[in-house]
Amino acid sequence: MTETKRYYLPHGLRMTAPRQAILDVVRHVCGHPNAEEVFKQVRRRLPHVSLATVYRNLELLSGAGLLRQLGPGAEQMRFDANVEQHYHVRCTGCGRVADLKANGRMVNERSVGRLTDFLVTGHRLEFVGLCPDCRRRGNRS
Amino acid sequence: MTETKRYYLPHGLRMTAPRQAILDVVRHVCGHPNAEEVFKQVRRRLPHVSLATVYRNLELLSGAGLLRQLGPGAEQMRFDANVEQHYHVRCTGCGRVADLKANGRMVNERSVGRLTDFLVTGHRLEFVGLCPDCRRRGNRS
DNA sequence: CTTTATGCAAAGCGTTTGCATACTT
DNA sequence: AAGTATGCAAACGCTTTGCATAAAG
Repeated sequence: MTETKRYYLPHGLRMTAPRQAILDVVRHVCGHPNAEEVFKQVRRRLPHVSLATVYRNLELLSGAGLLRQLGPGAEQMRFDANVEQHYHVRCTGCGRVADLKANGRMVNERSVGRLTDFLVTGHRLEFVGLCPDCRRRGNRS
Repeated sequence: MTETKRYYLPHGLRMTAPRQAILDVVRHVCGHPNAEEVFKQVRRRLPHVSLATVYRNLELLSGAGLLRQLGPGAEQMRFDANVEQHYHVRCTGCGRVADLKANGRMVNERSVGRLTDFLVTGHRLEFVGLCPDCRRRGNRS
């Protein structure tokens, strides 16, 4: 964590030391840190920084487009009685989630828009499994 | 909500009235309800059911394979300094998330396994956008 | 001197758990 | 009797917020 590169923010916002540190940490810690991890790392450089500041800035930096949040932004868990493999469209307005019944058919943002009447603005593809370490350790979960 | 269909559970587990109601609700409420919504609906039939029971059973039914959880199972938010469009592999053992730098190349569970040394067991594809209602209402978010 | 940023502590919210009770087998 | 399920209330973990102070424009 010997970073010096500078980042810039929109209009009135200031690139303060905590902010800079937070950005650096997210940039250089591997495995995409969560807030707690960012906090710990930032503290090694700036021991007085509070967890609230970390949260506020992760939010702000994401809003400014300098970071990206992984996992559905502050979403609660939702449930689906259809346990077959299928995909979803999630509404960023109200959180509603709809099924995508694209049986084998090709799915992409355009086709999903046609199929569902959603105004599709993006998609998220995530693979899941066991990382090399957990594999070795025989972590199940 | 005038459901009568019966569902069955593994070994010693019992299909109680709350359990049955919860399953029915998830089956028939559109938009993939969260726990709170399930709770409200279940209460219309069984007014004495507690929120804890709903949570316990959503968990149990998911474990039994009768439901499926949407959104990263109880995951905390994670952050990524790479704001370009790219995909991820998430470890179900330790929660670690790795980038997938498959620039235009075809990605599928097998290729991701080769690329990352993860033991890939599945994937999740989710489109995001505005549902018809929010679209009409001019919901931004 | 107005705006933006911070620390601290408290509150918030979704979720989980301990415990005593009740229902099944 | 042993195992399973429930309600209630308390606890929990992550995140947000109010407020007073500090720093930057």
